[in-house]
Amino acid sequence: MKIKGVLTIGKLAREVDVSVETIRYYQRRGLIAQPGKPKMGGFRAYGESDVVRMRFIKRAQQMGFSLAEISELIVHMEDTNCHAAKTLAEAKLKVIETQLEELGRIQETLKSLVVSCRRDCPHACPVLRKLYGESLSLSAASAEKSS
Amino acid sequence: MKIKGVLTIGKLAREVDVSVETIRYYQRRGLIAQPGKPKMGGFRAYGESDVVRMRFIKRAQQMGFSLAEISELIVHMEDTNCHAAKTLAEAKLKVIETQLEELGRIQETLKSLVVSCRRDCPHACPVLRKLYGESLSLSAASAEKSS
DNA sequence: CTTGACTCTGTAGCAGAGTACGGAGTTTAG
DNA sequence: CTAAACTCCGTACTCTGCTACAGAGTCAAG
Repeated sequence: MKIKGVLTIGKLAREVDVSVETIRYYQRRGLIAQPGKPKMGGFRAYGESDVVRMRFIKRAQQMGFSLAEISELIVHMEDTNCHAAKTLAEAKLKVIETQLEELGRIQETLKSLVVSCRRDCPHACPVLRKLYGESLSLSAASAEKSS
Repeated sequence: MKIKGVLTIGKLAREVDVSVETIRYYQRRGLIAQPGKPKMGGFRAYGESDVVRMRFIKRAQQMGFSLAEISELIVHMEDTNCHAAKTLAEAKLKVIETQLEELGRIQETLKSLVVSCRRDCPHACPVLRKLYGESLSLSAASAEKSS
């Protein structure tokens, strides 16, 4: 049990593998609470719940949620009904799926670019030529614009 | 025959579907040249090559290249050997492939989150619970950190 | 010839997610 | 006890890719 119930901000940072500045930044954004300053000197004390909250934020970020969206999630954390959270997750899933499709197309195009340059191309690299000229799966229809 | 050999910046912008400001921004970044100001009054004149260059930039952006990388590509455009361009394209392809993998994993996780919330969940939404707690495909092994 | 649309130029701002820094005060290891 | 390491706090800066604006000049239609 590494976490002894009381952490300084630096230890919390190390525990969850972010910088101290990032934690303060999240505090400024209201994503995590700033512990009260102990009346009798010393540093602000963080605990288990802060670790959990930070991990929640990191996990949600990995899922593609922005900090603004994570705020939303946090707001709805106490809801007796989880409609809001589900809606957010569904929306995010759709975004991710769209991105997957786009990236897949880009991947195909890039692959074709790279293989078109198998050997040393003495002049005018096909990679650049293909990015430069028309065609290339993307815009196969904008070729002839003669003046 | 839209392109008549001479365009103003506004017409170029419309032709390639970006804003005038974007073109100027690219000029500032050195991605496209700024035509000389005609000695005898008038506006700077753009031509076919600017249209081509702008389309190149847009296409490269769609492929996931940043403006900095596109500068690189442009620098190597005159190379007699296209090693540099190919290397850039390969690197980008790798990045895209990594992103595809990551997004795929995220998609799976999000899907499982969403379906876990099929019905109205009276208290404590499973979506949030799962983002909150450990496990969940991502970090199934970070639970027990005994000191 | 006037009016409205456009261009030119420089500078400033936005969004998102931090990062950096300066000058305190505090804590802790040696 | 002292020096290093850390915290606190506010403000300012970074990066990327634009976008906005002000105050000129210029051009084209009616």
